[in-house]
Amino acid sequence: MAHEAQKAIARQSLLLKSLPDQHVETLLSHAIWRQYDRGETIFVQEESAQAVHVVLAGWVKLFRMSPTGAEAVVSVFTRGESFGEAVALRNVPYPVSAEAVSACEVMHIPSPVLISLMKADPEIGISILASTFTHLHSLVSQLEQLKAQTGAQRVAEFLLNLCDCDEGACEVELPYDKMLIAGRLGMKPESLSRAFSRLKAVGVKINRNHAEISDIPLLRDYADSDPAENWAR
Amino acid sequence: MAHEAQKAIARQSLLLKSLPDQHVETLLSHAIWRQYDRGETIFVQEESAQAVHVVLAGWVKLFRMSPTGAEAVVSVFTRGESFGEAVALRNVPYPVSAEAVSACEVMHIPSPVLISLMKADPEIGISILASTFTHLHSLVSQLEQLKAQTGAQRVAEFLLNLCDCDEGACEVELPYDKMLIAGRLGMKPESLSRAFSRLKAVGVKINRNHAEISDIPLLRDYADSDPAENWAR
DNA sequence: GGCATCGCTTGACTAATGTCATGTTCCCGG
DNA sequence: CCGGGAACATGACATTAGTCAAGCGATGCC
Repeated sequence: MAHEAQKAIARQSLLLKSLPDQHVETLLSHAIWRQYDRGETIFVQEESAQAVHVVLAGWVKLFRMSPTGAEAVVSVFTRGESFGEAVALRNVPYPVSAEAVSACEVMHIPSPVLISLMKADPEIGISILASTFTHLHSLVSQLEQLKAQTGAQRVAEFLLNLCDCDEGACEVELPYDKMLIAGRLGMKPESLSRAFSRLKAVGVKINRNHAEISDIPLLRDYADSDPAENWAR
Repeated sequence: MAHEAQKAIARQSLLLKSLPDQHVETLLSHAIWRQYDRGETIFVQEESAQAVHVVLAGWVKLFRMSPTGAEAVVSVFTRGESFGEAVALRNVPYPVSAEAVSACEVMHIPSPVLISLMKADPEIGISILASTFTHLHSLVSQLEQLKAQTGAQRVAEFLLNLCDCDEGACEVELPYDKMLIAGRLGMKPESLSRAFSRLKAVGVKINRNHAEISDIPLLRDYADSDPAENWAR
């Protein structure tokens, strides 16, 4: 069953952290705890939703397959993030598939448990809306970026999101492999490679899965600039 | 105040249609009814949300301005559709701006009304999640299309969504002007024009805001085909 | 009626991205 | 330590979309 360490992570998740302890304990005690290997499927598109999922460790991607077999990555989640809220509560089919992209641990809260608790306390509904809103917001941002930025600019944003600080220099680790980063940013691995090359001009060095940013404000400017402007190479 | 005809439309909206009559009446009686001219702003990004909005007539667009001034259209709503649910219930800033793209009528349900009703009946929460899920789903589809289809294919999908039937031929009216369609599909008006030209090869004729589709399954095939495949021009 | 405006189309050109092919590096297992 | 496969990088080329500029046509205003 669940270790205390896992429960601690679950308690800090956006979904649960603002709920009263009592409800949290109820949910934790009814949850299903599972491990997945890299590449393992968590659920597939069109399958009917029966639980809300909370990632405790590792990385999970949500994606959609187009009729031609092209894969579009919708989001990537890690420790403390949850997904499937809006779907699980309505017993409708998942609009996406979910797959473990690294070995990972996921907690599943069966929908009936959540629904009965929600009927008892409407505050739960607000909490679920909070998570759902976060997802909406993230999708809107992605949409904006895809429509208004070049590939290299999206990569720049991605790197900036990995930084803690907002000035000076910074070193970060790429959280998952470049193929997935490319998918997440809506481009091919080749294009990602080239985008990284371009970013050299604005002080970004990539080595393996390690990135050095020499000037964060400069990179910010680049990411938010008009694509037409010229940035010395 | 509100005419009966407007109330009837509101009652059929996704947000309200599955609620008990009693609740619907409460919400309708507390709602604010407003008219907007073409181009008028309904709310702006970062403004704090105080109501859920239901479109009764006309068209409303939600969009985001990037720092450089580029506009990304996130969605376009019309009669019977609602927006702002997840935001209004949490008192957070809107992630997007809203503007009337034609003369239109919008009903605003103040968040406190909705919240107090939600506390009284958790079923309201489920109904709100239903609307929110619809938006999530639509954003996911848009993302998939942007990532996996060419401009012309997205236009094809757009036309197919306007058709009622799924076989034979069909004639439809373009619901709003081409500049907005282009924005909604993530392209420039010039590109939309050219996309329409290409679609001639798969039996689409555009005249003003009137579109003729001679072979719906053919257009479907085109929309879902691999961009690399060749379609005689 | 005439003129200005705006939405839309078209052409020529450029920038960005995908595709295909090739080569390198790294990691893992024998 | 070696070999094979996967991830990644790079070059050459095709396709797609954005940019800039010109022109058409309907609408509306004076």
